[in-house]
Amino acid sequence: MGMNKTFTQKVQDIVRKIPRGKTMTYKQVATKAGSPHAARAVGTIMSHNFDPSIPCHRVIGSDGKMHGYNRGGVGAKRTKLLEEGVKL
DNA sequence: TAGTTGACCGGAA
DNA sequence: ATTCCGGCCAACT
Repeated sequence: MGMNKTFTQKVQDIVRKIPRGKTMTYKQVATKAGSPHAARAVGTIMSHNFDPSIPCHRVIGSDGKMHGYNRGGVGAKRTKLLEEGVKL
């Protein structure tokens, strides 16, 4: 009865659970999804996400910087995080 | 099926 | 502090 989830599905589930006011790096998400070396792939998946229930704006680079946001650009992403009380 | 691209990352220059 | 490079993986052509 293995609920075989694809890497993409796992990533989406993980990001969906990131609480307001908190962030995760692409690397952390990849590791939690079972592929520690797939940070880049996580970025690819996030870039394709347009589902509002998946807070992809809470996923940032491991250097603490932001790379992109398909819904308003990095400017909007930064604003959203500040609004949630995230320290940048 | 094979080759290219990109919202990554860590180390090196 | 910034730029560059190789490696990794999913999506796309």
